[in-house]
Amino acid sequence: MAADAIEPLGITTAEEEAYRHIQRALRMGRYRAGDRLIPEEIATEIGMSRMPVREAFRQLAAEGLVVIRPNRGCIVAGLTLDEIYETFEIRSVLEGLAVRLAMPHIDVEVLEELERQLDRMERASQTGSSDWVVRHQAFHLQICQLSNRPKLVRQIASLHVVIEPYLRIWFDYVDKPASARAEHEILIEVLRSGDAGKAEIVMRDHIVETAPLLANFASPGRR
Amino acid sequence: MAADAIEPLGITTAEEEAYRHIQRALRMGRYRAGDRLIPEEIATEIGMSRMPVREAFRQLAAEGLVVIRPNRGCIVAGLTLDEIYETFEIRSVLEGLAVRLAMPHIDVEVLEELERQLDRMERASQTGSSDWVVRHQAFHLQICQLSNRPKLVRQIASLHVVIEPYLRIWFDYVDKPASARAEHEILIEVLRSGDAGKAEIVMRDHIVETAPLLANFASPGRR
DNA sequence: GACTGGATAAGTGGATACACAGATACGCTT
DNA sequence: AAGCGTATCTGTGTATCCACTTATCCAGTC
Repeated sequence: MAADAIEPLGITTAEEEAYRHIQRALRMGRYRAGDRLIPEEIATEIGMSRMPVREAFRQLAAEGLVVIRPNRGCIVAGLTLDEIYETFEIRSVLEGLAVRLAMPHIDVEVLEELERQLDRMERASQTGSSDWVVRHQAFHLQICQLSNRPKLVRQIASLHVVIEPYLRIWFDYVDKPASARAEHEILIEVLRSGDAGKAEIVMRDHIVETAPLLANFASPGRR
Repeated sequence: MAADAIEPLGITTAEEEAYRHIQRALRMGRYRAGDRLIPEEIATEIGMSRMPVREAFRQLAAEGLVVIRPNRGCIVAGLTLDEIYETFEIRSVLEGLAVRLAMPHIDVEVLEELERQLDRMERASQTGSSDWVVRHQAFHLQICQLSNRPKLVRQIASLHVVIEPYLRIWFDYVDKPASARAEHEILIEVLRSGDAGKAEIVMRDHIVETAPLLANFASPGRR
């Protein structure tokens, strides 16, 4: 159960292709917030009819990536500054919970694996924002997975997808891989300490402190 | 924006009707977990074609109320015991966050309104489980709304819907309106104190303590 | 010259029809 | 007699079609 946290629930081949195609485009920042997504356009692009695309829209709307207004089409969802803060607030308590619950499953091998993840993250930071964002997400989700709470991990993963474009933009403007590494080292540190309550607090702080940083570079478009 | 927290995002008349119809049936416990939802059946029942029903399924799947397996239809989602606990864990941190953020907006009128809500809840407990569950949800959401965080409130509301059938069953077996009132009085108490940090902790405890109670009565069917 | 009203065009939402996948039951073979 | 394979049927998934809503543009009026 819950094989991959980011996977949508029930989807068939054609619809899945549409979903993946659009989600990738959105995550890569190909569209800007407020852009209209025209079903026919995307349908012909992938080589199918409008219908699977419509269903994909619905899936994406449920995840908060697009907004469907009745009879007025599908537009790319943008987060206001307040919504970015809100998303980070939610992330902070959810990932805080996850790390607290993960603590019993932390052992030496896990810590070593997380260190390797950080190495990969640092190396990726040189190749570009895309790679770094992916590695950064992988690091956070790796910890969350250890909580052994599928629904929790799924919700967290969903939030990561929503803020991904903003993280990307932030990274493109100010690249600070050095301090990013240090901040995540702190997380491994507290995991090593074995104090679940402390780990929760550290994770919370780690996340909410990130929000103001990229708030300055907010909005790849306006809603 | 964000007029009603429980409202799905982009939905048209026909689809909305299908959505409401199915959700109400699910919340009332009309179906049991694992039951198949046949699009054609529901469509004719409301007097429309299968399509809006399918879109409604997708919406419900995103909320975790049903599960859609490719080419194998839509079945009512059931929560395992672990998943019930997990849902309450998630609720506890989210509503904890909400009450912490709500604190600055607490004043005398709000407290009085919450007291009235408790009165209504107690009165409803005599008329039946349905009324009590609705009032109980309203009380919790009332507090959450004060946080002024639309996305947070939406997520919490969604979790309430998922656990609603289980709360209903629990209430039908052991009705304990008296202690329920006392437990919620504590919440108003801490809101009156003005201590945001303490309120968060109290809310968390209040919620996680509920989980084991209704775990004994878990599962209106098996997935 | 600007604003409002109507008409036309474009595009979304819904229904119906069709193709394909999965489940079940029956028959054949071992 | 039991197990496997096949055939049929039910039901999902996709496409095309139609109706209705909305947006845009132009003309008329103030």
